Amino acid sequence: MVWVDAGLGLPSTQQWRRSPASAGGKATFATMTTGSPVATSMIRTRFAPSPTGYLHLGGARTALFAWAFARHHRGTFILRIEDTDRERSTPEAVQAILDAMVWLGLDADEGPFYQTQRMDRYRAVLDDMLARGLAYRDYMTSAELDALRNEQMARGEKPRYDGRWRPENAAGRVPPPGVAPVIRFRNPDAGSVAWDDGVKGRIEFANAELDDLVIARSDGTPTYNFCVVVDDADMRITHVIRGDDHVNNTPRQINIFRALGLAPPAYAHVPTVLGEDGAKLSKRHGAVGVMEYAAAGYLPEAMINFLARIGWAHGDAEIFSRDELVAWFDLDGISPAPSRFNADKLSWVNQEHMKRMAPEELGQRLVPYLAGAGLDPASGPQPAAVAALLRDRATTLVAMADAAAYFYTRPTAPVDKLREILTPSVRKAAADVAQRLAVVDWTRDALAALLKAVATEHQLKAGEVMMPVRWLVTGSGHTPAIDAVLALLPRDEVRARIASGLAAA
RNA sequence: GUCCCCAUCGUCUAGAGGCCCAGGACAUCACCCUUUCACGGUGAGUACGGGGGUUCGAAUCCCCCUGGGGACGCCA
Repeated sequence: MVWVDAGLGLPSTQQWRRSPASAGGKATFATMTTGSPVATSMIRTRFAPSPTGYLHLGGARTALFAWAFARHHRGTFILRIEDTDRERSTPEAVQAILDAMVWLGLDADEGPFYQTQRMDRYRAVLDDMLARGLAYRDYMTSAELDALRNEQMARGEKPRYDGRWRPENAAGRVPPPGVAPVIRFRNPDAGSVAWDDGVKGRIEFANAELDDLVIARSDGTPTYNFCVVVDDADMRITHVIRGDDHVNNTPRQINIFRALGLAPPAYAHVPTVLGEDGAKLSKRHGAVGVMEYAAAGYLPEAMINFLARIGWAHGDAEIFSRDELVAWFDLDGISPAPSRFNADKLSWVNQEHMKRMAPEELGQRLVPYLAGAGLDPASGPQPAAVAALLRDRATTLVAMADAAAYFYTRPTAPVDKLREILTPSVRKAAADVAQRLAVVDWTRDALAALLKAVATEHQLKAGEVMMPVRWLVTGSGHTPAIDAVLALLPRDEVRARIASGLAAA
């Protein structure tokens, strides 16, 4: 909560970190991540989503990387909600993002902070910049601006503001009446801005490519690129880890930092997550919201593992825990190239995590999904025992709950199927099984022995007895070993199912 | 159009000049195990986009081309 107070309390520019004169304000990962334990303990990262919808896979992965980096270096992870676009920001979206962060276990040490609660702070910095000549008012209308852009595009140039209202160009010109001005940052004209990106290496932009960007709209509200700088400075962010769609914003932000006399943080731009077809991830790719995967029965630890694994590698490690990720994570393991989402691999990772989890734990995770499938977990065997049996053949908890139905509710006998397999001799064997089930030891081994003995006595193959029993008891042809299934069901229930199945067919 | 970024099997990747006629994983196929379905085991096919350099030697370094992606808003 420290920074809510600090932000609202309007710390002066003088309280900000000063740019080390000799370093030219440049911060590199080399200098910031390889220092002493003291240096690493000061690492501060942030995740700064704009609440215009649910948290999607790409955003989640970015958040994961920023979080893992902070945790690995024993630093601080901050959550900041960038809601300056009041048109598109909603409280529901904020909640959806928070829910997803909680589900994934990406706990923030500070925040969430809301930009809309820091407006006074931004305004103060804006005034300061105006007063110091770092920014100026621009009275160009949007119509004029559009016309300028079209002209430039037609000429094959990059559309950019021409600086006509810079003080030196507008000398003597009177502001047209009725036009509410925007405030533009006065970008340097010459030279270039460069930084050593934590993922992509050195990136350099010529200042000539950059125009004077709008930092406050005509209604006075500050814009994204400006708020980010003020926030990152106020929150003492040392490492900005964000999506690479922000690469183009970085030189502008660095220029604002420098104009303010501040040292910019180190930047690391993580590549986009693409859909399975290689196109930008969007709704038409199906589930792109993190919480949709929670609903579909994926484990958060599997989601973390999978998300980390696309675009990041630690040798050949495929399956790892959250703790291992934290221990191993660093920026140099991030691939600079965009990568595709892969549902098959996610499923595999999920199953691997289910197989490695303690059955008791897995059972507990399964309970809500049983309920979701309309089953009463109290009406059957311990979920842990069911989970232990089913995890080799279910890829999600939803699939597992579906497959567990016959443990918690009596299946309807598939009469056609039963008639097909219940030949006279098989029928006799099944009846024999039902009868001898009344006295057998109710253990998996004893049950298996009984089934085999009956098969032998009736001169049938083991499968010719087990398969019919499987259909009779579970209503399915695909289940775990039938002796193991029977062992989990009550003796009377099993006998009743066999009896009613035989009667129905 | 302009600027920025990227480029190893179908996919995710290992690889930071010789250990690589390229390793792992998912997916695919085959075989084994087997009480069905799975799981597991074994094996197979499949990649350094193209062209120039540098070097005794390049997947690794440089350049060009091509192909992808991103950005160019009073959105974030």
